[in-house]
Amino acid sequence: MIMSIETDIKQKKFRSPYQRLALNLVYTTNWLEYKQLEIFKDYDITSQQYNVLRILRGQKSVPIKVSEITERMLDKNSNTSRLVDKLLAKNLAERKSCPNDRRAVDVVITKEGLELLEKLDPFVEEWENRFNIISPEDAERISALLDKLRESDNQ
Amino acid sequence: MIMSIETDIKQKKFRSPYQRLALNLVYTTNWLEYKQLEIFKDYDITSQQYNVLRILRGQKSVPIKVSEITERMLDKNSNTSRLVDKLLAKNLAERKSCPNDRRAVDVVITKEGLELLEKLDPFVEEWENRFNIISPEDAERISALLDKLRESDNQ
DNA sequence: ATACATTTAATGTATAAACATCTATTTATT
DNA sequence: AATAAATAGATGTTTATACATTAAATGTAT
Repeated sequence: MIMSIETDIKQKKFRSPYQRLALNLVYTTNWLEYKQLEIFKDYDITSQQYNVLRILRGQKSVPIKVSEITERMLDKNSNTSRLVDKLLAKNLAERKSCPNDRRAVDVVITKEGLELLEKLDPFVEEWENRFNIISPEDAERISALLDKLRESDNQ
Repeated sequence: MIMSIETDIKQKKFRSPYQRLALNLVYTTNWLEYKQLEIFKDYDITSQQYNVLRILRGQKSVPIKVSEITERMLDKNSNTSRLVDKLLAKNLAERKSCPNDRRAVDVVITKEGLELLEKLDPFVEEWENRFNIISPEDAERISALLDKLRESDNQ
């Protein structure tokens, strides 16, 4: 039995399909992030820290600057410097001084960081499998529409 | 020129259309919420506080209990008690004792609260107009898919 | 009626987010 | 070369969030 956004936030009707979609996007994404949080909290990291770790793993041990991490973050407003601090304290990442620019700081993932991600992988995959009820074509179409939605910013 | 999620988070490729959609949902919703924040900060309220005010206005001066507000919130984890505190401090809402259940607290929006919402209405409408680039049918279809996505929780 | 459990909202506390400011280094200008 | 501007990242501070606990009122079972 499908619980529509109407029943979930107990709002009987919406002004338009657009208002319905707007609220549904915020509500569903909150819900998705909460589900992620439930996975991560057993391993004592936050979604933001996980996001940084994923970016570091994607680098395959090629160092990446703090500013470049920020550019790749899903939440551009997050304080990457402090996030890296947290990862450092847990031995999940390492700071290296950047020889060609002494302002910059290079970051790499540690063995412990990689191991943590490997432990998390099956849970995150399971989380992602929720999306399988959507056809791949629909998934691509929605992605394209979301891209288009953000387009209104760059002109 | 459309900036795809690939360029926005500088990730060249995704494991599947589902991973792409998952990241796009989080990224786009963050972006949408940030745009909202920019509206609200000029009027010194947060998205959460705005959400409560909208719920209160929807009641049309019929008192609503704190627990009922929580049920209608987009973010169910928010501390409604403290949010109402903030609205109270700014004279945007009022607390009333609930005669038939002395544990409960009834909340109503004030004249000042209604006036603030009226001032915000055109900006929020403008924010919502971003969605007009999507056809109403597509908007409804995406909403239905998001509903379906959350379905996996209740069985 | 009493004891126990549940509900409702408030509060305490630790952590994180938002935003501005600061320091060191690099780049650009004159 | 000397000065000004820009950039990278760290830090300070205020506010919000997450989560647990508390206090009072109500519901339920014996």
